[in-house]
Amino acid sequence: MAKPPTIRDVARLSGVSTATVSRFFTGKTSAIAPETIENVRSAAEELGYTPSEIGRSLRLASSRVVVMLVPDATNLFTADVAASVENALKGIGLSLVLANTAENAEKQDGLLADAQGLRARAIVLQGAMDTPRLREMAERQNNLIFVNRRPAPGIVAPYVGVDNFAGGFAVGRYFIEHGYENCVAIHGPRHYPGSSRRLEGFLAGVGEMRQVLRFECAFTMAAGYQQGSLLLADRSRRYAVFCANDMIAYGVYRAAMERNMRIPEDLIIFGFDDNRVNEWLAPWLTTVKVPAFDFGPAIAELINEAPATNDHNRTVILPFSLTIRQSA
Amino acid sequence: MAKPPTIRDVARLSGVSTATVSRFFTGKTSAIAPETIENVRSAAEELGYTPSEIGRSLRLASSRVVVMLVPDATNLFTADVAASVENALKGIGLSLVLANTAENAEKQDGLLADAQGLRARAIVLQGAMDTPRLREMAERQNNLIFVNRRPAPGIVAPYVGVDNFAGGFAVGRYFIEHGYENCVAIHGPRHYPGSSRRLEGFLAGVGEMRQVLRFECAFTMAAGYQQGSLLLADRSRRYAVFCANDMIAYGVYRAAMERNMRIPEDLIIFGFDDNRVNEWLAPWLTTVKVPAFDFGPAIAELINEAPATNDHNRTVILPFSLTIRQSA
DNA sequence: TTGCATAGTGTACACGTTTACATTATGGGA
DNA sequence: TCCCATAATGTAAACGTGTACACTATGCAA
Repeated sequence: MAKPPTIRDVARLSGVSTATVSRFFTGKTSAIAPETIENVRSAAEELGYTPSEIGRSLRLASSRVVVMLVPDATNLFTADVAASVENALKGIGLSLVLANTAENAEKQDGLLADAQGLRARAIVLQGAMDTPRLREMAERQNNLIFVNRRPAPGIVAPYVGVDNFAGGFAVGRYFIEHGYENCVAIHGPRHYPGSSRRLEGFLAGVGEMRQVLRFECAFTMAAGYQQGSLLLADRSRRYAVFCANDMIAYGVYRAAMERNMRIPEDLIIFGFDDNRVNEWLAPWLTTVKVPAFDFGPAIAELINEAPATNDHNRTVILPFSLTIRQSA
Repeated sequence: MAKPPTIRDVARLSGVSTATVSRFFTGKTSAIAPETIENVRSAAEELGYTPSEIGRSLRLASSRVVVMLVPDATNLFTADVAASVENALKGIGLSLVLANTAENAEKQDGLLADAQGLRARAIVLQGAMDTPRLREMAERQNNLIFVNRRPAPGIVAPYVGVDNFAGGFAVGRYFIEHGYENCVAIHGPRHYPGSSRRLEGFLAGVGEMRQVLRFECAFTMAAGYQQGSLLLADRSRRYAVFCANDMIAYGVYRAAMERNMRIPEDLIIFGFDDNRVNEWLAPWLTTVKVPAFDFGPAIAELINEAPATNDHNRTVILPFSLTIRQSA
């Protein structure tokens, strides 16, 4: 693999200085003679020249890369958010580096270091874990953006997400209004603010009158299956289950299917996120719809306007709605 | 945001030269006095220094970024492959930039230019489209890797994927062996080699005896729904449908559900890929299982051994199997 | 003619690294 | 004592780009 041509090669071939070639590729064409423009263009094409983003980044002390850290890239909701972010960033000339923290604090910190090494334009954290390194970075620079899980109290930084409390509350109210008995919450890990807010909202929505069975659970199908199996061991009741996200709900569903239970006759399942496949594969799932594809534009705008504003605490709250399906 | 400390700042604070600091961060610690190591380490920590990957890339004329181009990031199989690749690359110190071509040749070429600008260590193309630019790049450099869709005949480059023909063939045989009548193939776009190989394999598996109804269809749920609705307008027969991938199968499923059809009594659906959610949400779907999470390691190895070998035409064929579910 | 504005282009430096090579200090063998 | 190997460190030159500044040529007004 021959090494790629540089701006100097193009300059030489087109008989101008590197400054002029640079001007051409940075769009300052109004200051170049039309004839020269054509020379440069054809020389570049002949050589197959593409400006080095590395050289450019070094010179400008800023890259065009945005790093996004997610807890679980195989979560369907996360994948859609990532696709949305990638698309929105492309619109403003940025690239997305996707990385998986696997809900592991050490990995997160390592990836934060990597992102810093890349001199990322912005670092988007979905489901951030509160670590000293994270706090330090939030203080030192202002290019952190939090998604869906609010940073710990001490950290101020832009945030994009839904009102988790209100979402949970809406489900709780729905349960009450429809007279569901035997309410169950399979909530996410309690130490994650977003997760506990959903639970708190749900409990508030249900109110004091009804008791709520609670299970704690990772945000995965396998974990949901496990908790669901535990719950459904007792088949004497018709439970109404609120799952902290749809992945958990899928797990509960499988546990129910294995027991030949019908939905909603024998069991009611609610979720959170409303993954895109629900419309096709999960007609039994009523769930809080979060507009996954609105995250990208919101994040892109936060990144774009960042230089202009000094407000490090901007917040975008996206609207949610309840998607009622035949489970209800 | 104060600009980040450089290697010079660390050198100054620890009272050594930049060379020594560099040696520390590139792991050449055996050539440094233990006391000096400690000085550098603490100075770097105090300043919060992280080596600039940009400066490093410039110096070494090679970045640690791998760009992966996918036709549709919201395809569940694609998302799992991407997660797998990201994870495997992390293991060898590389980052993944994910980008979406949306099956659009112009976008693909633009993204190829971006990848070249980033001086990507490797460019992974899932579902590549045959364009002049792609051919040119394949000739000029040898860092292209193709996934799941073989490059056009003229292009030699490493490839990772399954034997699409054999996969389709296995389904065709299964149809015959189980005596399915009214065979249907909803195949992917005919101009994609991977897609047409699946179809050819299926037709070969079914053999001459049975006629096969064919529909051409994009690899999406919506497209599958559309074709499925067309097909199921005629309810007089019990069709056995082979879909070119699972997303299409989901669409057909929805069309069937809207008509209150039962599977497998009224309709048989086969897919391709075996997305992870199938196990949880699609017990009705029998499908060719492709090991999504084996792609990452295979690709990482191809990238890693690339410098060592001159064989630009290495090929990794991953095994598939038929996952039989209650549809069959 | 001179003076001056302007269009077009070039020169040269900085950005943050890595590393070949040079340099110094130290210790051991002759 | 001198020589040399070795350990530890420093010097300096790239890598590819953008841009401030300098410079030349041209046209126009006075």
